[in-house]
Amino acid sequence: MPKGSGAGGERPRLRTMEELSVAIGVSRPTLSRYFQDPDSVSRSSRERIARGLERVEYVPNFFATRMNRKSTGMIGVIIPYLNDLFFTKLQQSIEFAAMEAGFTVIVQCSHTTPEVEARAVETLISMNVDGAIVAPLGDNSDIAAMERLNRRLPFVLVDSRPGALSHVDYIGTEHSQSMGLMTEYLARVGDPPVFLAMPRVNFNALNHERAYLEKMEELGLEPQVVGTEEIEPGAHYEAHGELALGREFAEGRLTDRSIICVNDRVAIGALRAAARFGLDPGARRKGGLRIAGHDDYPLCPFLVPSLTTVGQDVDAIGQAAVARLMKKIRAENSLTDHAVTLFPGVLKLRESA
Amino acid sequence: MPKGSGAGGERPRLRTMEELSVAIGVSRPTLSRYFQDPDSVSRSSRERIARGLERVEYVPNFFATRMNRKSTGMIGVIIPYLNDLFFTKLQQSIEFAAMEAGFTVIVQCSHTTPEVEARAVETLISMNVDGAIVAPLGDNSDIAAMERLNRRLPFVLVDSRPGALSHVDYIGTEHSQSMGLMTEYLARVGDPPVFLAMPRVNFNALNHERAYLEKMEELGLEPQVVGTEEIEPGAHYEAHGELALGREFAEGRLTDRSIICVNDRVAIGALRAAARFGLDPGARRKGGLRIAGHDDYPLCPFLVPSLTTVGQDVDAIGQAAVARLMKKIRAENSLTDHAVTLFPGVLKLRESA
DNA sequence: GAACGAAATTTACGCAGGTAAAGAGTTAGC
DNA sequence: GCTAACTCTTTACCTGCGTAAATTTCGTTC
Repeated sequence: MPKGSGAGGERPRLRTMEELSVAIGVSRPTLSRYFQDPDSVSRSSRERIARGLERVEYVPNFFATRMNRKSTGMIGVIIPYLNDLFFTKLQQSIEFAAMEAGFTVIVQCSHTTPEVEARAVETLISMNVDGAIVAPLGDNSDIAAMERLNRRLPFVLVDSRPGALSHVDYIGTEHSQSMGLMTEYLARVGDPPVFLAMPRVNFNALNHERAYLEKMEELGLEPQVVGTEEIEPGAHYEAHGELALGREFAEGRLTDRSIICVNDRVAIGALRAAARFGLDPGARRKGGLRIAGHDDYPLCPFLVPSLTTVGQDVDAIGQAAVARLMKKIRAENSLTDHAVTLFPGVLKLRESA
Repeated sequence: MPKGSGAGGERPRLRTMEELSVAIGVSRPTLSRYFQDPDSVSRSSRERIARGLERVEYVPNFFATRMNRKSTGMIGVIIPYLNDLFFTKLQQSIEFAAMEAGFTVIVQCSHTTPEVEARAVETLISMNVDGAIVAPLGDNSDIAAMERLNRRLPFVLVDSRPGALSHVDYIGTEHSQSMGLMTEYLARVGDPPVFLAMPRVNFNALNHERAYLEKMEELGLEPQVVGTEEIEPGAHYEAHGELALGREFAEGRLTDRSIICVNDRVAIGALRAAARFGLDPGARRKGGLRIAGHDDYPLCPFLVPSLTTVGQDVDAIGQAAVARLMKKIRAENSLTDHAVTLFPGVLKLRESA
């Protein structure tokens, strides 16, 4: 028997609003209105209900309340995977923004597989969510499922946008700008940077690579890309970074170059590879090995050396996505403009480059 | 207009099973049975329905289907925060296990605040989930809410268990064993280890500290705990580790000791502090600074130096939690035994200690 | 004190489907 | 060829609550 749990612990449990109405002595519809907005009933009823609720244990049935209502007060979110602090941070800012707007968030994870993603879409549709925010699996996403989502309810893409969905609202980072920023910075201070890529499973990987190539051309420099081939199937991003760069180092290449990694997780692996070879990224700003990432993964400041990177404004993205979705929800279908909001990346200069 | 989305993109959309039944020419109840289990209708009906579904767009209403059914096929999960790969990994293994068992998972995050957690509990109850798995806020959790959950439906705690809920099923790591293991290892190879704690907001922090103290006493060694006071309000665990240990180093203390951190995130900060003071944890196994953590955070192998830690079997915990929950769900209330499953931690020896 | 309104409450029906019991169709046995 | 025994389908009612329309209540005014 736990102590201190006595207060109201054994109140009679009522299953339906009907039971509650006889217990309190107010009609069921009045209760219904009370639960939707306590101020919609008279003060006397309100107080009477409130007192009654203290004596019993009752919670309205979530499904029944949502059934016959125009709005379910829920928005759906789909993220591609869980083992990445970038997406969990995005999820968090979406949840806070939605909570503030009075919405319940239903999160589904597609676990990097299009089939699970498509199933998640069906689940959200069948739940009658008022709108959906999806961080897709890049070009791996089930485009037909996304199209269905887009036809059926307010829908916003975040983080990346498959080429086939260019007509859908999108909130994200201006990758060409952000990657260009880093490319330019590294080029300005040292040798032309080398791009450490990863197998094209990641959704913004190609965008980042493209942005790098463009900027290099603009600067009149010779681009160099390494690490595109898969080294170990199913390896974490970090492992890929370590293996790919380690392979270069092992053959004596790139040990004094500027490495611009496709993202921070790969960069973490790159730092590890450098350490394994006794290299100290960023020790010499000019002429020595430098390593930079992209995303501003929350751990970057704590790495050794701390990682120079480009920060994405995840909070802004999450808030803007929710704001846009709310606007679409309120506007029903009268909103015909097609919004793309891109936030610029900002350089986070730290020790590694 | 996107290309390649034509296949069935414009099929007539039916909102209700009633409409579908007239469109296909089968009675609604037959459809109902089909959607719950296609094998529960005759082969002819099954094929006829399947063919019909290809011609139209219809997805059953999630709420309506769950309303009048004994089981909703959903389990609820509550995790304390999102910005931690340990919990997301736990969530992932729970989701996979539940998916395999044919259940839909509803995840709610309590964002470290008891009020949000209590609200999440209400949401899960009102959704009639078949059971719930909760990683609580330690002793900060709303005990009354947890008690209510425990009375109303199959319920399993994971990761940590508030003292007041000792009568609830619990799946976790055997913290006294795992922390003892590390304490013993460090003590065996060098000076008596020092415990780097954190403000008591974290749920297993106290368990770990207690386990350390017990083991030290058992070994006949003098315990030493640092870092219990809050240095910077709201700081990340990593920041706390860096600040707390950095403060010691700045005054010339602990620079050649074995530091056992309350968890890996704090250890990451500790590694950073060491680097800032030009120290190289683990370089000398005997006599020099060593730093160890707890949890086997996914990034540990990639840190510089890689972090020696104690691994929790997160997958096993997630799977066991789901398995136990399934058993309770199937057993209704006939299950009276009270289960506690603890998985041992395993030493992960790496470079830092 | 009766009539009038505005506000609050109740009545009555609907939502989208689940499910037990009744009905229809099919096969097997004689 | 007919009935018994099943299987499958349909009928009919139910789930828990939202909500528009109808009714009641209560305070005000004349």
